[in-house]
Amino acid sequence: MQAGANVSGLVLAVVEVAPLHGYGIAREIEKRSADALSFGEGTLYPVLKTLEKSGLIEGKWDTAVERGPARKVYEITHEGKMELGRIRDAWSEYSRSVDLVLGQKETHVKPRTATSS
Amino acid sequence: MQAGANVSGLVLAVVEVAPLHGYGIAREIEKRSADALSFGEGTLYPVLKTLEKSGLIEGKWDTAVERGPARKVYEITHEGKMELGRIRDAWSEYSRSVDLVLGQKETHVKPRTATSS
DNA sequence: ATAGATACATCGATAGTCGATGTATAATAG
DNA sequence: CTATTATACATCGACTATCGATGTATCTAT
Repeated sequence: MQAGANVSGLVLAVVEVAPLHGYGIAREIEKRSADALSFGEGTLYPVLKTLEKSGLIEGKWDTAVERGPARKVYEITHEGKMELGRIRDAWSEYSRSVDLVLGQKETHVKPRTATSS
Repeated sequence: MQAGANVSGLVLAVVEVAPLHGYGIAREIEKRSADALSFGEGTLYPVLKTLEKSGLIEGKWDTAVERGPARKVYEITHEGKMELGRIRDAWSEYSRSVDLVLGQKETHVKPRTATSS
């Protein structure tokens, strides 16, 4: 079956734009998805380790941080960009296929009643 | 995070159209998705059991079958239809959200020019 | 006979995610 | 001065979904 984008893809997509630290990556994903996508730190940090071990991102401790706890900033590698491309393609096909089977009729627009607002 | 459609949703969507037996459901999903979605029988049959135990589908042995091995035909229940609706909605939002995060190649917010419209 | 499609089912392994817990720093509230 | 909240890292056990292999059985075609 091999599902969709998973957390790895989302992380790669975020760090593709600019290097960022773990906590910030999680916040950015929530922000971009209007809080529809979020996950705990028990998911995030293991994923970051795996991605780094696979050579898709590179992390280094931010020495310039003055306020608050230390940050580890992750940068996407060339390999990571290639992989992100594959993930985007796979997601695209998967998403389209699920729509086909699920019969994703256009999400019926809720008729707006004249109440309130 | 709670991902997208999963096998349960696909199965429900197929039996929503017409009652069908397990093996046929698997073939139908492959057909509808042009072979992009498929899964082994080690996934299929446990899912059918779970769906039945949850009251979302109802299975009975096909007595009218004359050729080949016995078939167990599954029909969607009222509960199943309701659940399928929720699954479609959830998939719709999930899919849209992943697109937002993943497809973020250009993040540039368009500066609003004073001349628009 | 043998292979392949149909059709059911179970079992152990694995991978992805969740929830809880722990450490530490800094700012703000009481 | 203490408690709480936000930031920021990390690990651990548990659970669930899915995969791959295996098994039984029927029927058709070679």
